[in-house]
Amino acid sequence: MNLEQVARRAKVSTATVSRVLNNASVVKTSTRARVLKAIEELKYHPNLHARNLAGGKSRTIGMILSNMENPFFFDIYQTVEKDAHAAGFEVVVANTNYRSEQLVASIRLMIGRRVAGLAVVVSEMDPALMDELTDSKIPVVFYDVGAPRRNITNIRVNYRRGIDKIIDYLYSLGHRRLAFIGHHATLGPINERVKTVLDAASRYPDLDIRTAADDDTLDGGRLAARALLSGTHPTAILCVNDVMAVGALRELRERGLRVPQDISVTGFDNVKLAEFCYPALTTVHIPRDRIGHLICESLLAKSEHTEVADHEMVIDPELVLRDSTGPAPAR
Amino acid sequence: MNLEQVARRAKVSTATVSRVLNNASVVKTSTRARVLKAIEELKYHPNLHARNLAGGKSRTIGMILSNMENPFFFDIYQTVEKDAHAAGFEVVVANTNYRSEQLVASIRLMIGRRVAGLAVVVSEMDPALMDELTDSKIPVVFYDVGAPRRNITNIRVNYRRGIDKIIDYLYSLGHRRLAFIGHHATLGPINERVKTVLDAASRYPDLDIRTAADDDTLDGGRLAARALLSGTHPTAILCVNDVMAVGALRELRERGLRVPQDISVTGFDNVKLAEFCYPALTTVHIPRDRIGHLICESLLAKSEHTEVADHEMVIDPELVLRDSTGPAPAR
DNA sequence: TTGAAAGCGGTACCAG
DNA sequence: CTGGTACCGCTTTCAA
Repeated sequence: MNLEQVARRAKVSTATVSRVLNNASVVKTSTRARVLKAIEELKYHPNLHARNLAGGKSRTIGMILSNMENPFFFDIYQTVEKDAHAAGFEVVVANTNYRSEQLVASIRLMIGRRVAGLAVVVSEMDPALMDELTDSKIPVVFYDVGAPRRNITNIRVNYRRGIDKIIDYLYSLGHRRLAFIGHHATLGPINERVKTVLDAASRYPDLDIRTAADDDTLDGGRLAARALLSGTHPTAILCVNDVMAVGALRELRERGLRVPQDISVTGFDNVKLAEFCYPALTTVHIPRDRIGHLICESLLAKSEHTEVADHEMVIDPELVLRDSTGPAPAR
Repeated sequence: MNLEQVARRAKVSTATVSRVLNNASVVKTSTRARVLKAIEELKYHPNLHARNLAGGKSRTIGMILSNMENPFFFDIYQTVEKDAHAAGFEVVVANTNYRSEQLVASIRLMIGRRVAGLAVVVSEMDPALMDELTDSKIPVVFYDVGAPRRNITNIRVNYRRGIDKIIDYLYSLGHRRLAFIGHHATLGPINERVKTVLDAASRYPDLDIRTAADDDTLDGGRLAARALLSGTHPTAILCVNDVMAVGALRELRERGLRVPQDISVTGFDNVKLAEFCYPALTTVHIPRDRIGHLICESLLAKSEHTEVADHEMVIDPELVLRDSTGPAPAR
């Protein structure tokens, strides 16, 4: 089923059919009606590949995420998609699961699709890939990773500030033995995240801090907590995100450790689940909707050739106090 | 950057470049090397649209879901994608958020993309759309909705059995005043789901049951529970899925109602979160991985023209007992 | 307002 | 083993 068949049935040329499909206003009303009727009768659906090929431009923006299962990433995706739809764009996503080979494959795929713009929201990033992307001429926005370059906008959160706030707060509650739960990610900002935490903690000479890492999942959080609990346990556990914190919560519960009486726990991101788990998590709010808006705005502007400074935007996160933290237990 | 430029640089024809791209074994090693080098140097990425157009076949399968945010849908997506990748296919997803206009748009989009197969895992379904799909000649698999047709496989779960198990169990614990929390979805199996529940409950003449509905989210579950709690409250709340159950749990907690001492709660699906929330949910296990495998298997088989009976597969779910249910409180 | 025809970037068949 | 070339389905001048 193609343009030509529709054209034949409506007794017009393919050019005219194409015009009504793209509602060029030049078509005479009666002609348009005939074409529409033919399309309807033939149940014709234009081939988007052909359309893209001929048109040169793509109307779809790509998005690559480290872990869509984690609401942090998913929320960003949701708002990007909503904004994109509002602007008449489609969104196609790819999940890397923190695997850099998957990142490579996804980026190649997106370039192959000639997307109108690409949002890269991942923790793993290879400089060589950056080049590949830059050379592709595709408008790109990074979240969290990489440095600003030509044609690339960078949005990031000031993690250090967030971590500082958590640690200050915990310290003020009397906690001196801390632990940090991260997730596996050999490259990029996660290790950097660990470093950030260690660094932030080192501001207090009498603060002790250990770390553990596992998958970025509920189970991963649980396992990491388990690893941390052998021997004398910390009085507070900082988690790299809310999902892992909920996982940790379960391990503590099953060991009979009360939160926050026996041990405090903090999350990061402030996803919806942080309010619904028990106890509700003290966490740091990362405005995912704002990040999503920024991403979309930047991408759409670029794809329309509207000039936009390729600046780096940095977001300052806020502490959210709930029920998973309390005074350090007396020893 | 296109085939021709690569061909020119490698001093071969576009046909040859195409051959090495698709590793046709006929190319002489030295020639292949030259081409590969040119590709590398030019950072050439084949245009997938052109490839699809020329090749006619698509190597990507489409997937339409009602609510990717709900792990039930997401888990199915994950396993489909894994299987698809293993078979060399890409997956492109679309989220309808239970909006049937969005379903229409998504289906059109998938047809336009000429996907090699389409998995439709939604609660809302319009018969007219089914025709549109059927006419498109695209291999389709439905989960849960619609009836078997030519070219369409149907996978479904025997909800009635699952509900029966829950109600029997609750009844045996002495519960007589029940409530059911569903989610908004005017069309299709959700209302059908409500009917199923009412029907199952009617087997016990002394069983009283009320219903409430809201969005399929944590907040929705909470709101629905709130609506149910005015006046004399039920002794047990059945939820249409685990996510809404976790939402309900929160409302109960904030009202000072203990689960399961004061009130029992059940979920459905048995997503990971059901184990990690507090208290852990009694629920019904729906094997999402199996569903995902079936979907992919069926789609790939069809797209390879391997003959596969378009049968309807039905899955029998099992009850999973955890901590959110207990004996009905004495009055 | 409409039609003819030249691409868009590949694939695949036919010769050589 | 390699090159020439006719499409794939649609958009977009250019003329009429």
